[in-house]
Amino acid sequence: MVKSHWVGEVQSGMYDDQEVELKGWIYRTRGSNKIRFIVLRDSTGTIQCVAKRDTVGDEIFEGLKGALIETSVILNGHVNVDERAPGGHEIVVSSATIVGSVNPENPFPITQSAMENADGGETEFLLDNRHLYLRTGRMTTMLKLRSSAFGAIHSYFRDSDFIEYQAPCFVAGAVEGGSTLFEVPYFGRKDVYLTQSWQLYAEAAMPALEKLYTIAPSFRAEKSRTRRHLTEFWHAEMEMAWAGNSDIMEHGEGLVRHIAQTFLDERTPELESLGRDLDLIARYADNPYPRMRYDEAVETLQGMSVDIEWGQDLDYSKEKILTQDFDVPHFLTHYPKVAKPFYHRVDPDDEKYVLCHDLLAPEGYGEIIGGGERTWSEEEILRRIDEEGTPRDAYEFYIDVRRFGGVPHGGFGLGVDRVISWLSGAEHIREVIPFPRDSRRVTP
RNA sequence: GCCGCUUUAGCUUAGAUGGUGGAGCGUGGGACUGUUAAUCCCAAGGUCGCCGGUUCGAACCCGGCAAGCGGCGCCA
Repeated sequence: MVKSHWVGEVQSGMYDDQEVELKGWIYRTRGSNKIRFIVLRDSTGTIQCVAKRDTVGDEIFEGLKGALIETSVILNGHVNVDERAPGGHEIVVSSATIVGSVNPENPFPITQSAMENADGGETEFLLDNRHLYLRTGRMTTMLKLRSSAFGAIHSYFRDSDFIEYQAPCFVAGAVEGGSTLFEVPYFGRKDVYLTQSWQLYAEAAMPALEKLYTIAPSFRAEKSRTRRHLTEFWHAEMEMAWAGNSDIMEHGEGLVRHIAQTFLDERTPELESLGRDLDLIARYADNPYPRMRYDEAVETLQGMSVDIEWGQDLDYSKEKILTQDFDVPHFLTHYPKVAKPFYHRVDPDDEKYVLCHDLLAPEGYGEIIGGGERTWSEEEILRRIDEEGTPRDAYEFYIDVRRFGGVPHGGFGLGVDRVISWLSGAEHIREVIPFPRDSRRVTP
């Protein structure tokens, strides 16, 4: 049952002039009454297979003639090096078995025309048929990049002695403003939500593990309809004891550069197939990411005659103007206290600011990391909660962490899908996740 | 929460000024011994998103509804 040969291996020249057995799906098929060309696809690539009536006999030939796109087959044959075949290798078929056929009355719906004007798979039809669109080239490429990104995150943190730690998805409180929480019916209770962040629970484990990370889904009930938003997204978060804002930024930069380098190491053909400029990715992997204070960003924007006042948060329209000349991601630090929630630590050098950072990706992709130092003393967290008029009850356990040996600490959250979207050059974040969830779509 | 756009065959779409709809791909049949998104010939396939209105007559004009998409705010 297990495969003995893979298309990618054959195309690499491993089996030149040898007999192989390939298992896969028909990607394209064409031919005459005497000769049939079948382009076979498996997870490693495609290869042209030639079946001649004289060689395979009438029964097999007729079977292959009637086999439509996405029919699953086992083909046995000889590997020929042949310039006429795409990839330079070709299988001369000696025998064939059809494993799973496709009914002509219901052919595979993802046709060339279905993808014609929708390279990113953004038509209603392709979104409705996402379960079938997954096996097409562009989607397969995105899923491979995605796998490399997840692997890179794990290897970065583990190589830096972080411990993987899991938080619950059902939570009874909010990290961000309450309006973006998904309520979950929970045995009749009305105060249960899907988590928006691992952070609060990570802070509870921080005194135990000191350096910890996770990759987990986060949920935000934002009705945002943009190329950057999903309601369910994958969140890579880290929390670190005895660390300041710049220590945390170093890890944020290190992580993103490591993901970019992993893409170059593992997925060069995939990036090229997407038309991505490899020099650009190399620049993201090799160069340091500059840091800019909020004040400097505001001054820069004001210098460009953008209508912004000190104290305003930088929304996407401002980020976009600011990042249009960036050639690598930039950190923005030291936002005004009034623009950020209570858990950000106030800058002891100037109480107007908090010790936080956002990492903004270039090419118009916007924010990919948000993080900073946490308010870590009991006295200060109580003052900040009261200042914001937030009820203390919801954060009892969070405050408790500070009652027993609080230490300086902090962390960040990275939008994994956003990073993949940016590095792959996707038009929309939906392109890089198999079954995207937004405010209007939860199927398939 | 706000603003905008779209909806014609399985898919992608053409249909100025209102006169019951064309094509390409796919599918079926036929031709072809080397194709590269093969090509050529033929055929089937459409209550023009739904409801109502104007009109002798609506895919087209008007109103409502629905679904989808794009963007803003907010964020990763």
